[in-house]
Amino acid sequence: MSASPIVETNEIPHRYTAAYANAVEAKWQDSLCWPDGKGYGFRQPNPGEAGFDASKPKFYCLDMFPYPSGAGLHVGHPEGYTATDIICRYKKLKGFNVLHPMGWDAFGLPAEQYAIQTGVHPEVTTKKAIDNFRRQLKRFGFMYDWSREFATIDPDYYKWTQWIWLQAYESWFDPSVAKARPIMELSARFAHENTVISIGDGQTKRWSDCTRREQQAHLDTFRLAYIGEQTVNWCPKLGTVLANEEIIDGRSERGGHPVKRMPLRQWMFRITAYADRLLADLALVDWPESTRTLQSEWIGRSEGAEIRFAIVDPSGDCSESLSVFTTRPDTLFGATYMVLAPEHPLVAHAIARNGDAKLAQYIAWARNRSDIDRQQSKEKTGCATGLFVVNPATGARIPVWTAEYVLMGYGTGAIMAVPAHDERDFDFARAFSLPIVQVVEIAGVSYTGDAATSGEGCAVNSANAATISLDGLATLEAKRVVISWLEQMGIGAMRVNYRLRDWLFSRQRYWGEPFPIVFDADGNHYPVSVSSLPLVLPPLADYSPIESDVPQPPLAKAREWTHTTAGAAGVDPALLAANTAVVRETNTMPGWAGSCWYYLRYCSPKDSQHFVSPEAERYWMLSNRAGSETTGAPAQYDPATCHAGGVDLYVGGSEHAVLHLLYARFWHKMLFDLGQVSTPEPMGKLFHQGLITSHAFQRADKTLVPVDEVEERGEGGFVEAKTGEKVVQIVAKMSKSLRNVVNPDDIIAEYGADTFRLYEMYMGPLEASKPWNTRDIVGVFRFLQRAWRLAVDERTGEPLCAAQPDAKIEKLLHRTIHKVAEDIERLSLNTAIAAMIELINAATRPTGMADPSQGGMTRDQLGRFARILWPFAPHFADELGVKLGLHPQGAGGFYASSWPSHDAAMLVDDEIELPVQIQGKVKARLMVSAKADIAAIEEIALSNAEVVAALAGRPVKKVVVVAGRMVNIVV
RNA sequence: GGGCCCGUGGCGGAACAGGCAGACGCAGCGGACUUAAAAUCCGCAGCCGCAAGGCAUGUGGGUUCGAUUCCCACCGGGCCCA
Repeated sequence: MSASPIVETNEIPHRYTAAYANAVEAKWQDSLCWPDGKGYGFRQPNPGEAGFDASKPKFYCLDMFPYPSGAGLHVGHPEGYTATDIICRYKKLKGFNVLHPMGWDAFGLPAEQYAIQTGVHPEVTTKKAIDNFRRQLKRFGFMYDWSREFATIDPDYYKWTQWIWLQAYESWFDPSVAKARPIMELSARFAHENTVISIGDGQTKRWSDCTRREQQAHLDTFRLAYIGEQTVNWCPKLGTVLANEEIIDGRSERGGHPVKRMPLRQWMFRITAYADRLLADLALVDWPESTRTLQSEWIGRSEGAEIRFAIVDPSGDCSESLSVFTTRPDTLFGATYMVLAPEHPLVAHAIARNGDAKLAQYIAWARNRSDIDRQQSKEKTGCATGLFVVNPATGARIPVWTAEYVLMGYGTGAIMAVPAHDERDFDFARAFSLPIVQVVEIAGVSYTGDAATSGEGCAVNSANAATISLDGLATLEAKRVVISWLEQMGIGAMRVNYRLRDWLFSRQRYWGEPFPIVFDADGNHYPVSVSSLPLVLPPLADYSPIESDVPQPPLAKAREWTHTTAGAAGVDPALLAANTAVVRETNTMPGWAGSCWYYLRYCSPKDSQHFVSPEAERYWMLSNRAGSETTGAPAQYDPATCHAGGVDLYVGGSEHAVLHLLYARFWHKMLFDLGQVSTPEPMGKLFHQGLITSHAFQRADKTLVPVDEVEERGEGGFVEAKTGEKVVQIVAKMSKSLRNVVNPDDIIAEYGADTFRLYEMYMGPLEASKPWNTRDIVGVFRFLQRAWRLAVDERTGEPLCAAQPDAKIEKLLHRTIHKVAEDIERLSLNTAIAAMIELINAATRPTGMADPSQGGMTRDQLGRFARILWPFAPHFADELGVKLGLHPQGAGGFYASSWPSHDAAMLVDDEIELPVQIQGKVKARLMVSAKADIAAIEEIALSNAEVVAALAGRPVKKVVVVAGRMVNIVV
């Protein structure tokens, strides 16, 4: 009889169709709702809680915090999430306690913009977006511990964001031990030693003689979170500061309104204090090399010298020397002029002194140009200041210029220009006819005077009669000599400079964490005490920015909130009397704040006493260096045995390679210094998933055509439907305008979540950027259908198991188990899936087979297959488990199961096929015993008839035998 | 301009430590089953060639018995810095 009589689809009720998959998935997902109906998913207990198994090793796996946009998930989100879900399920089967949480980075601009337009509180729109994201994520069947979910906008969470900020506010960086310490210790020391401190304008005072405000101002120069002045791009019309990228030609990108560059007092983080540690500790983490390089370039450590140039004829109140930082102090003899940033205070002095209208005009123009424009500008602009300094090496009187290409933010905001050996200085010198003197001879590069020569070489023209000669010295040695000479002369010293600037932490926005700080009438600031946290964001009637020349954040509108008393605000009465009138800080924290420490909160999200419970933090964050394979957390961090970083695997896009990851590392190091966390680094291992792109079409003139305006003609040719013009298929980012955005909900409806998961993982390597191709999905869907048909009778739903294991299938199963495990460990999920497809293809029963119980796999074999498939397609595997009678419906499926073992003996063959090459080209294949030694293989190969024929009597010069691999005969 | 990464069939990709290039999937072709189709199953399939054979991992060199893999130069694409 035939196994497949002709039947209508509805007569095959147990075929794995999209509808069947969706029904199965819904059933398993519903079964994971908690009895109280308030939650969903698997719970991973903490140490000390019921159900916690201390004998197991731990694995903390984290996805980057999503920002829940109103548009919902796109296909890029589940790529990383599916990968981590697979690893976590695998680790779970391997016997780990697995922490895999999810939550929401929910403060931010889009909700605020929407609120401005509609007046709807951002909390309302944000929560709606969160609900939608959560619904979509659940539909993928991700094994998150939803009991740990939180959002950055939850007052219970941002209470601790505010608390951490206060920790930084109350701390300083002690360079003698290179770590943060409480600022109380510093003020106690000043009081005890009655230190002489600078109170500005060159005046000094003893600590005890200082006013409270003077003392505080001095302490502020040490705080890790401090109030400082920084030039910002203020757009009065939009009522907000703008990032450099948001400004085009001095006007806002949005609306084209004028933008003023102005100094603004705002909260900063002294991240530069940690520059060295942030750089050095990159060596301790298992991160992509490219990301570590990016961070180290961002920090931008450079060694050089600070040199002070005496100002000729200094006028009254301006300082007597001009300091510069240079990485090439060896070229001092070639410094023929100086250049100041337009914002440099000396420039203002020069204007005040000389009343130079041209200079004033130049400054006014330059300071409104963005740093990016100023650097990119091809045409050199500048203006002489009328000041002169003395080059201490040559004794020459050299002019001081100002030019936009020098930035106030780098070094001292002033440079010594060495036009012979710096391209920009050279162009500038040419443009303004300034002298150019060669001082370095570079081997193999002749100096002609027509262009700058840069690089290391040998010093020339670098001697003065009296005190110093560098002539003939190699650059490195010349630097050393000149620095020691500078030190001797008291006009300079070796210095390390960083590109990294302090972190501007204030935003003139509404939808962010309020700063727990108030100001008295004199402008002194006072912290809100911890017991009064969280400082809750007040609702506003109108969220629009305040149009003003003086920056005023939207929170300034909440007058009854901002104007309060010290007591009502919760300021410690010991600091300020309770009835004192105070004004709250109206800036809010930037979007980065909440994502700087969320990985810590997941360890104990409900703790009301601590930002993270110490025991939970130690358990999940601290591990021995080999990984987390050892059970139980070490008692404390020991650099000799412990891993520097906490989270065992952190997966997210490389767009966060610098800022988010640098900021989080900085906060973590502060908390580590203050004894609040037990590891020096937050993320031990980092992985960036690639971008999922899409297709678009390109006309001959390189313009793009949306996907739905193109038709396929003939074999692989595409034409634009409207015009018939030939277009080519290219890879492009998904975008609304190209109409190539894929919505995961649609794909799931058509194939089910398990197929979606498999497809995204099967597309290619996780780290690669790869194009979505809906047409290819059917491949993995067919794989699941074939596996289902192999194990389940499609008409009856009964299991279809072979009575006896087939030896070849058993061997292949062992190999597949081994390969899938190995591939998951190295995040090669596409090849793991390919291996499972091969297994199922090998075991598939031809339709025509008379007895359906023949061939295929036994119940035991199918059970093992189901368990290795479970991480990838959990609903399918769990349902298969029910069919096979391995577990009842709804009891968590394979969650509490284990990874199947494999027999190492099954991985090797007795006899192997060996290719024989002659001159590197395969001419024959032999079957030889796997144990055959090299001499035996050589003999077999040379006596093989095919080989002899191919040699055609030519004498053999050499035979290369690689045991188990190949033979190469050289003639 | 500098730095880093990537170029493999019609397409996505595999080859993990220098050793059989193209696993697995899509698309394609042939066959079985079917009145027919779909579905399924069995095959074929880098290119040129009837074949023997030759050519093939962006291009050109180099190292090596042997190179997709290592080195150099160039071309093309991407990311970052300037």
